[in-house]
Amino acid sequence: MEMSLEKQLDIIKRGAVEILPMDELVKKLEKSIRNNKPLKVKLGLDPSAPDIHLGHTVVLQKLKQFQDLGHEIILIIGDFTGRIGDPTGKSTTRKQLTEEEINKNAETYKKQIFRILDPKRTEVVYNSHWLANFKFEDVIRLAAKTTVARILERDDFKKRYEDNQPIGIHEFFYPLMQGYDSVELKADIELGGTDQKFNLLMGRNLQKEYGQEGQIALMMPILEGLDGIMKMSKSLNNYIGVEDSPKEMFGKVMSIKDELIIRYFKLVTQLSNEEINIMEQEMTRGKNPRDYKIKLAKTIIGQYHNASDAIKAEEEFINIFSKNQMPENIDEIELMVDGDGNYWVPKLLQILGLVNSTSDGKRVFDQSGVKINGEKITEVNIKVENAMVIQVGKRKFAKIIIK
RNA sequence: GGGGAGAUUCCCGAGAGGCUAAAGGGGGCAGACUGUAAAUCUGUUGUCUACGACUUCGCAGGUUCGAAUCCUGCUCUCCCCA
Repeated sequence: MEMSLEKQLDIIKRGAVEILPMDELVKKLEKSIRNNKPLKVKLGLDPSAPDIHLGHTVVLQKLKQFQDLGHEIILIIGDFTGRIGDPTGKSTTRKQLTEEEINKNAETYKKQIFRILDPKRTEVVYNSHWLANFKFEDVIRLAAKTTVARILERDDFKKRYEDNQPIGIHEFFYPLMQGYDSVELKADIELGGTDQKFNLLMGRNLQKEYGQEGQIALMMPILEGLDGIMKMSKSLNNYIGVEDSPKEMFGKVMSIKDELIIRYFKLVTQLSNEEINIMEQEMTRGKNPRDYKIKLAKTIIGQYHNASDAIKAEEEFINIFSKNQMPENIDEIELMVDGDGNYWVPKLLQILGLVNSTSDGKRVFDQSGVKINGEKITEVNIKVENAMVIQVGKRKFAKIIIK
């Protein structure tokens, strides 16, 4: 199981933005090989947003690699921090989660994470186990291990401070709590995105304060979302979830900007660097990026679903967007028809859930974005018929079932 | 404890008594085009029983024929001094 130092380093380094400090990682690995003792690799998870998306998988893939190298993987569910609520930015305090919600989220998390990691060899722990027992005295002792100036070095604190945005005192405790997790677990390595640098190093410092060997901080890049600018996140709605349907995944991948294709290949697939380089060269030589995007979509769907789903998704995509046909499976919506079955289209669209309001529906209609059975309509009042397919824009469909 | 500044629509940000459902940008949606739900261009972007009506500028009152704009109180945020 144990690979040579060189090989391990090769795998560990791949894709990582920064490893701090590198020489200590080498030492830890040497020791691990010598004593045949796996390293403890830690990753913290926030239980408030239980939908894992490709952005998270960048780090998870790395964790998987450690796992395959025979090291010990520990996932920390940050239920304690989640219970307190983290008011990031603005005045919108994040709602506090109940124990029940957290447990539910944690279960969802595990299910999704185990699409990547091996459940049998992954330890999952909750940080409330130790943090919930902290006395005020313990809190003070922990807080005394750092200074305000140091905390304000953290990027987002610094920005908010400079932009005159509010920062709650309790927010200062987040890095401390996360860092303490490392102390509790005696972690050897902690993974995170580059935005976690401060927190990871805080863990290292705290471990030393508590007389332990400091952990290694390994940072992976932050994946941009579908817009290509902001980081992928659920709240920005620019994400591809690992539980998205093949159809959704396909469409979403096709909507990324062409410039992002290679980066996605590198960060969220297991294709070799050689393969990726070849594609990059072919594109610069003028090959259609669309075809590589299709390959990317199929690769991703293959990872989270399977190859035949990927092919189906591709066919459907081509039918709808290239050939302008209707999809095979359209959501059927039951409609209680009163009287003669005549409807004002904006209202109908709203009832069917294709638009948010009748005003919205009117706008879409005015911009000739409504089709019935594939034909653009120009009449605002229509008579509904059973099995009629109403379409808004290119991708919203509903089949009416009259009750 | 004292003194200043501020809160505007999904977000950022103009507006300083009627011409304001509120400039501009971002985002969203639709259309055109296309090699893609890329890029580009155009339109649109409070709600409704829809050529009209109703509700929105932190919250609650008040002045006025008329308030996002003026007054009072409250809530929240930031800065400076101590």
